[in-house]
Amino acid sequence: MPRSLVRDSIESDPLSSLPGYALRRAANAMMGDLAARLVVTDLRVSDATVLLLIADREDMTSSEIGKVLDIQRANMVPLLNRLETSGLIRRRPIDRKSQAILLTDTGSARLADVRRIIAAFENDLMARIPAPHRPHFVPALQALTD
Amino acid sequence: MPRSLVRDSIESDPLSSLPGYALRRAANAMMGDLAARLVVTDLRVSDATVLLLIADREDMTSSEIGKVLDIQRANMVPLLNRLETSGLIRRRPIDRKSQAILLTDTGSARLADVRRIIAAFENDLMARIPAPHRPHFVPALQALTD
DNA sequence: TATTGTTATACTCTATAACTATA
DNA sequence: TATAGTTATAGAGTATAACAATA
Repeated sequence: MPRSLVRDSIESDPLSSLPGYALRRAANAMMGDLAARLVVTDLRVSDATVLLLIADREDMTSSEIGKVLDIQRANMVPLLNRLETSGLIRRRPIDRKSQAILLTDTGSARLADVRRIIAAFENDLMARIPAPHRPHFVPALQALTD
Repeated sequence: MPRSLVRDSIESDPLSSLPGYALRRAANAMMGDLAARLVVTDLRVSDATVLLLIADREDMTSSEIGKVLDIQRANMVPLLNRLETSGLIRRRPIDRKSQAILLTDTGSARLADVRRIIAAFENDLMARIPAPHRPHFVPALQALTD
């Protein structure tokens, strides 16, 4: 790499070599991309994530979904209400306190679209990473999340 | 890796092997960590980033800072007002339209604290990544940001 | 004409505290 | 006592449109 290119990249963004900063920038860029791709499904990234999580399950409560996805109980309420209003999920009582969150048929159909979009997104994402770095990417990220 | 561990990790978070999801989770966790470390400086992550960027420069305008950091012009206004009110930056007219954003002495002193905290943060972050993955981390992220 | 700085506004995401009802 | 679901609310971050003044 020519010295001038190093200088240019340093001058255009002197923080880009900081791991935390690079991580934030990459995540923002990729989530912006994903959100744009999901517009056609009328779903937000968190919505799509919930649908993916409850697929093929009939036993997850709102609290459990929140624990897995790092979304607080209180913030699950508007999210699930939105999905229920859209007819994508329904609630089935487990006891008089808890409810299972289930996909409706409409939800399953929408999930099929989501799966296609996510697959293309994940594929494009990995394709942007130079091959030698690729196998290290997800393991490194997982190590940061615990 | 024993099959039971694979099953456990899949059951506890079946999405963790998706690169985009892993990226989002890692970035959220790390930025939460950094924000907590910066509490003692009374700065937000974006505030600290701006201070780092304008250090040793006397020529950056609000618009230019925003372009580098991916913060829109309109959103720079409250950010810089906050830093100015705290006495960390000041504005020097370049012409009758543009102003350079400069660190004050107070800002330089605060930046020294920020640098120490960021250095420890970046160090701890990289330390959490297993050594074989470590050199691939920042290059992979940079490839995603363009 | 394009750009700088700004105002106003709205939406999303996230965080906390508190309440009710039930396990 | 602890947990599930909820309400209300506030703080951040982000996005758009529009405006005046100046390059």
